[in-house]
Amino acid sequence: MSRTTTSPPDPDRPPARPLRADAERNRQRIIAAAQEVFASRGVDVTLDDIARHAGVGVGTAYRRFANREELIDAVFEGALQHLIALAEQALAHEDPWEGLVQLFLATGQDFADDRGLREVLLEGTQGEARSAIAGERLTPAVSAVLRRAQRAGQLRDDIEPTDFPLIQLMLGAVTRHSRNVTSELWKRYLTLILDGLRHDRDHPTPLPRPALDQDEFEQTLP
Amino acid sequence: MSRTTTSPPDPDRPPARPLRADAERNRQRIIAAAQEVFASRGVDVTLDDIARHAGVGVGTAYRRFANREELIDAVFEGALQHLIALAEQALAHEDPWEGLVQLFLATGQDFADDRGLREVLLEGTQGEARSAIAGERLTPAVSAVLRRAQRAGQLRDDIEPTDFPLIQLMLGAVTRHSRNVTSELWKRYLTLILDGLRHDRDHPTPLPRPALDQDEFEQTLP
DNA sequence: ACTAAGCGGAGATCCCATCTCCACTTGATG
DNA sequence: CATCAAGTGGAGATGGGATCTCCGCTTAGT
Repeated sequence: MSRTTTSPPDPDRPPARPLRADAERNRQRIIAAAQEVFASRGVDVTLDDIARHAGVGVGTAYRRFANREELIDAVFEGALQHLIALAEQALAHEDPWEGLVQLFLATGQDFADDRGLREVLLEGTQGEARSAIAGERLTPAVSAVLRRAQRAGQLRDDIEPTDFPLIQLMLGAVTRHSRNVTSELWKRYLTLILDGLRHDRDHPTPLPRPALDQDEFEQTLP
Repeated sequence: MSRTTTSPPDPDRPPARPLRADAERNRQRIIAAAQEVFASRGVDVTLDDIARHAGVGVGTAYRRFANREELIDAVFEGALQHLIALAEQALAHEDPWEGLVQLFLATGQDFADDRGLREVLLEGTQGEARSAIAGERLTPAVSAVLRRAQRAGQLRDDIEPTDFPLIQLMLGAVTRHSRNVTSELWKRYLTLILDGLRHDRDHPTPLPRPALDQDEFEQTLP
């Protein structure tokens, strides 16, 4: 990671004078547009699409962001910080298990709302190094939440930190597949998985949203 | 579905004389090659790739299969029948719960081994109608296995037939993401989910293969 | 009012998958 | 064995779609 919103010192290229006011305004518009387009259609959209959505010419987009990578970094830095904040909030919850559930729910919601975020942080589609770095920044906070719930005897002991992103990946697969029909279906499977994660339980926790019926299931396909 | 290996009566087109021996041999070679290529690289490969892998010219491939759809049908009919057979075997298992576990494991293995099968039957990527039809043929057998385990009080009551493919979809996401590093990781999450599916349990079932460590996790990304 | 910075977007350039075409080879048949 | 319809290979035509450039025009800044 480098090249975030505020450019780091870069010895070889000229001092980079500040942008003209309108240019800076356009830059922000492009980032905002990219955020929206990535969220709904994934990071694999053309810069032309983003430019059109931002109401600027393609040339402008290419002048500001030589490649899509820079744009992706600029867009997802905020989302990553939000995820870290969620983990810290979870740790502050008085009940360790409830905090963990909160974390799964809130993080899951972020991923459910943003296809680009899933692709970049979970699926690693073309995300390469980025997801690794994001993972490194997230792991400490997430680990703390998990370990606390384990120490409280609520979370099974054989869960490891890397299970967290993989569970989110599974939930993301449900979302990707069903978002057009029922946007909440992933919560059903999260409830199921949480019942698997508890250290012990007498009876199943009721599942939300009684599954897809056969017709709905077929609608998820195209 | 139509146009499987043995072509059904098709009133409008000429009686379709039998292929010459070498042509028929090539046809089979192409199907076999497609099976392998779909399994390892997904159905979204070019006919050129398949032809090369089969050791025939592109022209030959296009002469036999006007579009990739026909080829996909020819290739996956067998896999679908295998899945149905698995469900029937599961139903024959003496213990309903063990039968269910068998079904999840055996089906999961089929999907883990064949990326094309996942794409066509689970992800519905370009699979459109095909997955719906496959679903219709699979649902009865799967439902029977689920209901039997529910009647035995072993499977929680709020599970529905459509949960089955969605759970497989989740496991498929794990496989897709981790196959290069650990091909068995999906079983870990299946165990976890099965612990969520049990009607009641005192303690967690030990999870196989102690998760990815951080290094391995990072390797799953590219 | 002047000028450097920025803009738009048509179109040049690339890349890649699909599919055709025809000179050549081969299996079937008498 | 001779004949020829059936089949073959694979170079290249076609089309589509993404990336990125270029330059005449507009605008912010002083």
